[in-house]
Formats: sequence, structure tokens, C-alpha cells
Amino acid sequence: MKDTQKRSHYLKLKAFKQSPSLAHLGDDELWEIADLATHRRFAKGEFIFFEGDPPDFLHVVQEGRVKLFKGASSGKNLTFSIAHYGDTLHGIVLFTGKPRWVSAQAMDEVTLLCIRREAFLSFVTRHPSTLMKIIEILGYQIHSTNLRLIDVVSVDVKQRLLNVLSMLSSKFGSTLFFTNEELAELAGTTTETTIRIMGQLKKSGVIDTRRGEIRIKDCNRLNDLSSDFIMI
Amino acid sequence: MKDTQKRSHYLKLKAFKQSPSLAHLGDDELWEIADLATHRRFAKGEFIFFEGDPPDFLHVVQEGRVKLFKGASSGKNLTFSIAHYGDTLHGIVLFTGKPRWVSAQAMDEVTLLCIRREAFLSFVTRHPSTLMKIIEILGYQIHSTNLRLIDVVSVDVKQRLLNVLSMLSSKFGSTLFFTNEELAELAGTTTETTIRIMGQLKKSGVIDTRRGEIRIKDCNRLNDLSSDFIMI
DNA sequence: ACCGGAATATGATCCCCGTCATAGACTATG
DNA sequence: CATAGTCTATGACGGGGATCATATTCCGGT
Repeated sequence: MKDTQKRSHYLKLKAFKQSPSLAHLGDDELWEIADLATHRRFAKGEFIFFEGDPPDFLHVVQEGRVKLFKGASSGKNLTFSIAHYGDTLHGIVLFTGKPRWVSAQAMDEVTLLCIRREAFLSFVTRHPSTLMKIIEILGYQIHSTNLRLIDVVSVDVKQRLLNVLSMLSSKFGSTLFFTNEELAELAGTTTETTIRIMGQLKKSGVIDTRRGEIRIKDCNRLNDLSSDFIMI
Repeated sequence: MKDTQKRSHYLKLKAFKQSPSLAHLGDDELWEIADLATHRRFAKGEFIFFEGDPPDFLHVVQEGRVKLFKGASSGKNLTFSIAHYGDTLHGIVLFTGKPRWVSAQAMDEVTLLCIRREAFLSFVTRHPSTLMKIIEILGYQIHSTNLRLIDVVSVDVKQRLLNVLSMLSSKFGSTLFFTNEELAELAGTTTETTIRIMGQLKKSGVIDTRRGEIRIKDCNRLNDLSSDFIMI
């Protein structure tokens, strides 16, 4: 094996090790799964898959951010999550076998590790402990989606945006590269209202903004303001 | 084994066979799991567990309806689902091991089959095919929750109530024993607005109502009116 | 049959926030 | 540098639906 190949393989392994559902595996098993994976790159803005596509691959993010969202009939989009290093892209459909119900779009230059569905399913049946881990993670996912439901029906837009900011900062740090439109799609509101409210937050000194960039000045204050912790 | 015991055991088995995550098991395995289960009865209105309780039992509904909901800080409740024959009550927390985040309340006279957490976990590890099935079902659950999120952010209350009615009728038939308050908690709105809108629907001939009872007169019309199919 | 509590009805009011419209600011690209 | 395209900003307007308040109807329990 050439050195470049070895290095690439090592990087794959590292990404899988970051993945919550795979992290508990031993090095030999990770080695095995890394062998199944191939690389793919996507340019910023490019779609990785669309709603309705068949579930033929497991994708794990190695670099960049990916937006997972669904279009409503009204034309409004709702973003379910922002995947980054180690996250899988809508992996659950590999188990249901039904078409995907969300779309995935690269928010940056993105590189993914891809494993064919059959190869992945055969791997997990050979390693049942993985299945338990996957169920556990799905549990957290369901919990957080439930919290979001509560959020949307019982809390006003300002609070929802604070919760979104709090969650994003816990995942990406205190400097966020998001546009108001992207925040709006996360909070389930419109771009205009988001801009207005972000203006308020800027005035009150919680955040500072540049075009396409939000810096959280007072992280503790933000966490105080935001209610239930919602991971997205 | 006495006849009454035999009959009870048979009924247990039948309930488990109705459970989506267990239905694929063979009769001998169902027999085994039925042996682990004990009965419990709850009066109408009684709580089966509360948010924050430890996940010490798997509950499967044998008789009656159970409301699974969570209270928002505002005091408003949001109902996540109505469980009936064969459904499990928030089984996912058995895998995460974290405290429950929803409460369960009997809507009728209810009988449950209960299995201790450790016994159930040891059963599923001995039958890994069950794990795959469970993941698949969680997939459908996540899908439907996602659809509800879209619903709540992008659709008006009338449409949401139509969707709720459509989903309830597909699960419970064309005569629904629900109060307006219960519908409101499913649709994420208030009792008053629900009453107003149900009044409209009654006038337009889609439904007929008595106290605590809704009869769907024109099922096809309802399904036309309701958009995405949401199972709750 | 009566009474109390729950469920249904309906009106009045208010305000959050979606919608539409316009304009300025920033950035990339040739 | 000029231009186009994206992002931010702000105003005006209107409506859906939450909130509060008050009857009225229905049903189970004693």
C-alpha cells in the first residue's frame, strides 16, 4: 500500500471514529468499515441527494457542513439538522429501505465517505453491538425532535431563535457562519423576522454580526436566555 | 398450568404479536417474551408514568388507549401519540437509559403488559433480528415526527386539525372518542380554536359531533382535505 | 330529580408575525 | 471599476389565532 493510500485510509478511520454510532467499535472493526468506504467531494451549494431518492448509500461527513432539510408544500424549507465531521446523512433510511424524505445540500466544500447500503447492512448484522448503539442514538434524535415540536407550538420566534443560536454555538463554537435565511429555516420562521430579531439581539449586546457571520459575545447570557437544550 | 393461566398467557402472546417491533418473531420467541410479562391495570385518567421517571419497564398496551404527552413550560401540553392495542409506551428510553421525557396517562380503563428493562434488553440481545426491526420502526417514527414539525411551522390550524382527524380515523375508525381539548393537544393549538374549527367542519358536513365523540361522515372528503399522511 | 363539574359555544380584543415592497450594503467576477 | 447578485435592513399592512370572559348544554353521581 502506498503512503498516500495509507494516509487516506487513516483519515477515513478517524472520521468514522468521530461518528457516534461507530465510535465504540474496536480498531480492527473500524479498519474493516473504512475499507468499505469511498470518497466523494461536493462543491458548496451542490446537492448530495434529494427527497425521493433511493437509500443506496450511507454517507459520513469527513469535511464541511451539510444541511438536511425538507421543502414544505408552501415553498418554505425546514432545516432538520446541520451535519458536520463524523455525522451521518440521514442514515436511518438504510434500515427502512423507503425513499429519502429529506434533501442534503453542501453548505461548504464537502467531502464524504460513502458506503453502499448492502455493504453497511451486512457489516452491522455482523456486529450487533452497533445496532444497540444506533438505537440509542436514534433515541436522542427523537428526543430532540420532540423538544423542537414543543418549541414550535409553545414558544415565540425570538425564543426559538435564541434556542437555535445556543444549539449552533454548542456545536460549532462562538463564531457561526450562517445567513439569516439559514437561521430562519432552522427556527421555522421567515428571513425578515429573523433579521429584525437578530437586530434586536445585536443592539442588546448578545451577539455581533457581519454578513454571513454571527459572533456570540456573551455565551453565558445566551445560554441563560435559551431554554431547553435542543441539539439539532 | 391452569386454564385461566393458559388463557391469560395466550392473550399476552396475541398482544405482543400485534406489536410492530415484535410481530416478526416466531411463536416460540413470543412465548418466551410473554413469560417475562406481568399484567397491570389502570383506571381512566390515571398516570402510568411521568416525565423524569426512570426507564425501568417496557409497557405494551393490551387494552384501552394511552396518551403520551409532554407539558410545555407555558402549561400547554403537547400530545405526541395515542397508543393502543400492541403499541409500546415510550419504549425507546429503555435503550438510552435516560429518564423519560414524556408522561403517559390512561384515556380509558387500560391494561398493560410490563417487562422489566433488564429482562427485555437481555431478550433483544439474544434476538438481534429484533434490533433491526426496532430501528426500522424508529425510522417511521422519526419520519412522522418530522412531518409534524413541517406541519406546525407551515400550515394553519384548520389544516392541522384535518390532518389530526385523518390520522386518528385511520387508527381508530370513523367514530372517534376525543374531546376538543384532546384534539387541541394533538394539533398544537388551544381548545377554543379547536371548538370553533370543529364547528365549521360540522356545518360543512364533514363530521358530526356529540359530547366527547366525533363521527366522520365523509371519509374520502376528509382524506382529500388532509395533506401529508401523518401517523401519530 | 337535582346538582356540580366538565365539555361546548361564542363574542370581544389584541398582538405577533407573515407578507409585500423598497432600498441600501457587501462581495465576487469579469 | 462597473455590474450583478446576494444579504441585510426597514416600513406598512393585515390577519390568524391566542387570550379572557361568559353562557349554555350535557352527563354522572348521590
